[in-house]
Amino acid sequence: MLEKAYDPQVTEDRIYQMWEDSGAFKADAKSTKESFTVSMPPPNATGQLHLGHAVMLALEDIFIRFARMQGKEALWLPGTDHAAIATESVVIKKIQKEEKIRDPRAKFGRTELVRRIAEFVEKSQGTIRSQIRKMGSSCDWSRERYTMDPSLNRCVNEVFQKMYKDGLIYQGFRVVNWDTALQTTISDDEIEYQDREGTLWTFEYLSAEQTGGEPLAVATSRPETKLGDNAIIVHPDDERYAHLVGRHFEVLWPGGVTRHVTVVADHSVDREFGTGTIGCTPYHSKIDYEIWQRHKEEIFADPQQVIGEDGLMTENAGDFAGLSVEKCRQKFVEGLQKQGKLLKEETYVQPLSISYRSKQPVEPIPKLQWFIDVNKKVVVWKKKKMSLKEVLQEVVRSKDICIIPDRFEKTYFQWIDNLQDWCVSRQIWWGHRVPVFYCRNCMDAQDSTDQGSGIRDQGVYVSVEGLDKCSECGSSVTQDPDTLDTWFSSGLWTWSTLIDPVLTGDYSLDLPDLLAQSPDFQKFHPTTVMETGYDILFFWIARMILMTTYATGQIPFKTVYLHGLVRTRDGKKMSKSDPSTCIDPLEIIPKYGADALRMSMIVGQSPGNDFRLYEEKIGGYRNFINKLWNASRFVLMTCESADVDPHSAEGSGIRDQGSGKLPLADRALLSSLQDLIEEVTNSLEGYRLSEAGERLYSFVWDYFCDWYLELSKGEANPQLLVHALRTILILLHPYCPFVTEELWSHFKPKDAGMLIKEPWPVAEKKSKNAQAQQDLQIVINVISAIRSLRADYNVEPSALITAIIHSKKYAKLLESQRSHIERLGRVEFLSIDSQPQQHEHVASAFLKDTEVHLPLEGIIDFSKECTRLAKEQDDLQKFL
RNA sequence: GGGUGGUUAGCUCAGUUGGUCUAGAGCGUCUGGUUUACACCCAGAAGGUCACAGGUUCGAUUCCUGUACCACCCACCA
Repeated sequence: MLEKAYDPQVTEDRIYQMWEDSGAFKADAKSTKESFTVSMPPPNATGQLHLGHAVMLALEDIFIRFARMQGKEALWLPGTDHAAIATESVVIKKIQKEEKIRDPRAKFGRTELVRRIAEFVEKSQGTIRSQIRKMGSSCDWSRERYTMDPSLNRCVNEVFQKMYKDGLIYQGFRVVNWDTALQTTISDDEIEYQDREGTLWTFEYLSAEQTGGEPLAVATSRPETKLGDNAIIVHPDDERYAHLVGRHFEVLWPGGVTRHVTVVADHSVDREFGTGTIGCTPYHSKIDYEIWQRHKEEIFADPQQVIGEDGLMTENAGDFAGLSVEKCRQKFVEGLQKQGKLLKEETYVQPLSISYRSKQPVEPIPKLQWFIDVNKKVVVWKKKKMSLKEVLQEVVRSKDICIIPDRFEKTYFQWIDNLQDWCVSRQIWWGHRVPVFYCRNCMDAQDSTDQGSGIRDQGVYVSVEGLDKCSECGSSVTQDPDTLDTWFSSGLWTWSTLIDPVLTGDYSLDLPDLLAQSPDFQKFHPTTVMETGYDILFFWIARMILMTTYATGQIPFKTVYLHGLVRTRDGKKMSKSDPSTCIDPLEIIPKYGADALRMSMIVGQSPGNDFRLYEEKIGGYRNFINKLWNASRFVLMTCESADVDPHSAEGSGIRDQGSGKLPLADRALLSSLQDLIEEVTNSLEGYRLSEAGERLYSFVWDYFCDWYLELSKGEANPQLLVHALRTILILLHPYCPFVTEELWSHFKPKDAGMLIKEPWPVAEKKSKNAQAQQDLQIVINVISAIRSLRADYNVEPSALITAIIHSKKYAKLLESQRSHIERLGRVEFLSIDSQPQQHEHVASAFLKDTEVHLPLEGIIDFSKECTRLAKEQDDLQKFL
């Protein structure tokens, strides 16, 4: 016999082990069944399971279990991510702290540091793997991948090479986002904006003497960058400055630096803001860089880099060289003041670019980097040549890819509209290294010094398998020191994980060969649904679409399901830096069970919307799991007392008995089960997980337990009970796999296997009986009315009473259900007739087509009732 | 500045093609309760002019327009 309460702790790990050992998670590429594939968004290899993962795992496990039970060849491919910058900085910090080494990069060198990071990842990878299992995730561990696997590296190199050949990847000297803390570039999407209170300084840029009239003033929040100016920009229609446009000036800055600037007219200037002029600093502002590019011909002087990679002022900053940006700013302003040029100093709120990774301000600096061109029309898609940008738009616009909820399509398009070339190179060591090799010898031999268009320069080789010697001159080559943005390899995730690792060692094969000869890729790609938080729509979803359509000619997935972010009880974001705001799934699971946690994150939530999670909510679903447990216990006890073996109970026998023979409640139950199957299936197929979960919850608790089981007491049909329970367990299994699998072992038919492999039920028309359902509802309403009246008139709960029911329409029906009404309403004398009659001293309830009366004489003590009412009146008066 | 979402019981939220919504759930509250599983339970109850103002309609929480407040995304360091 089952324990009185369900204990997930003694069950879950055992069940998971059983599943895993049985091979139930394993997908078969040779199968002829329709495939259903989910690529698990790979958690950070060194990470800890948090609620974001938990939501993802719960949702995807529901998709995959449902598909598996529906008879599809279901593959859920798990994996971990090398999380380039994040991991490298964690390990560096660890070494700094534990080994007291200030600069581990300098101390160990590249090879050794990378080895140490790999070692650290290796060690900690096991943690996240076991934590994923804790959630009940039925993923195919035999196909686990890691974004730094050699086979994935092969894919990365192949794609890089293909893009290089197509001219989609190029090296360019540009103003990039430099993270001074992490000492690397970051992409535009890795920037966050924060409003900070700053100062806007207005100063005299050109004197009255220089302009020959009014002095020209410029406003800036970054005076120190003015040392790198080579122009002043004004609006073409601005009459104040029209006479200066095209003229060159010499400016002497504090710090003893002299610069030549040209006054240039450009429409990007807002005449209303500040003085209507901009000091143009091409090397420390992307906007200014663009302006410079537009007016290169007119501008006399070259721009100057005055801030270095270390965040300190460069030699070009004259006396300020070596100072920090902040210090220089202060000195510079003081200098202006001394020169008598400072006109105004006001505070204002300015947006500040912050690195998503280090949370430090981003410094725009000029650098030679690798970029992916998103506008070049060389991608063949649906027989047309398009740019990457256009393909990104096309696949969603044409509904090849659907996003749930669909409003995110708009967000997606908006992002694409603003998309610029993607900077993919990073100055860190942990990651996929740029597969480009340089031969100094050949490069030096070449006289071109044009940095901007150096993509096909001599001595530059892109190699998939690596290169030692230059193919031209035979001298040794050096590999590009940079690594690729972590999203470059993540962008390949849906298919690089399906490439046969045995093939990737064979360099005689090209990318199309690899794709064509990998059975997993052929069977399981494109994947069916990609599920992730909406916060990485741009970072990852869009990148996967970009990289995959280009590299494989296929979309990466058909549907994108975006879940909301988990928030605290107060609606705040849970942040790692403040553990008190976090709910730790690893603490919750032992306490409430993974099943309860899963349901609490799915039911009552809608995709794309944030939701708040707190312990009581999880507790509520723990209670539900326990309710299901106890209902099963009851069914088991019923079987026992009727001497029926639950394993040999025959479901189909019940259904074939013919609906006429079964009692009303049984007919209604059978019929309701068909509705349930239909509705749950429909909801799940439409990815409406909350709806299906809620339906199941309410069916089990409010209908099956509260009414059917109560009605069945005393005249239970064990066969039918077992049949109903089996159906419930099957339908609930995707939501709460552990408890249902455990209970299934007590109820499964003799020849059945584990629940995880049980076929999904199909609703049977012949079991449907709308009349029975309606009739049962009438009976339920009558019983509820009696109970309600009893409570209203404070009838002793244990007292047996008299009840009178008048109903022309339902008299016959109610008569046939007399025993149920009597038992559940605690009625001793029940009179049912079809004619309404007048009664005195009765409590009455009027239902549609039915009246329920309880004679009060004798059941309630009127004197006691008077005292009670008097007291109540008293209380109310006091309250008033 | 551009865009998106939210505003429904004390709290957290469902409500998918406008009429079984005289508006639902969970938690909380109140009144009772050892009834052949379950107190992680059972029975009963209270509690909402579905943000506000217009419009379309026979009829709107549901569609349209506007307003307010709260989130979020994107752009912008003059």
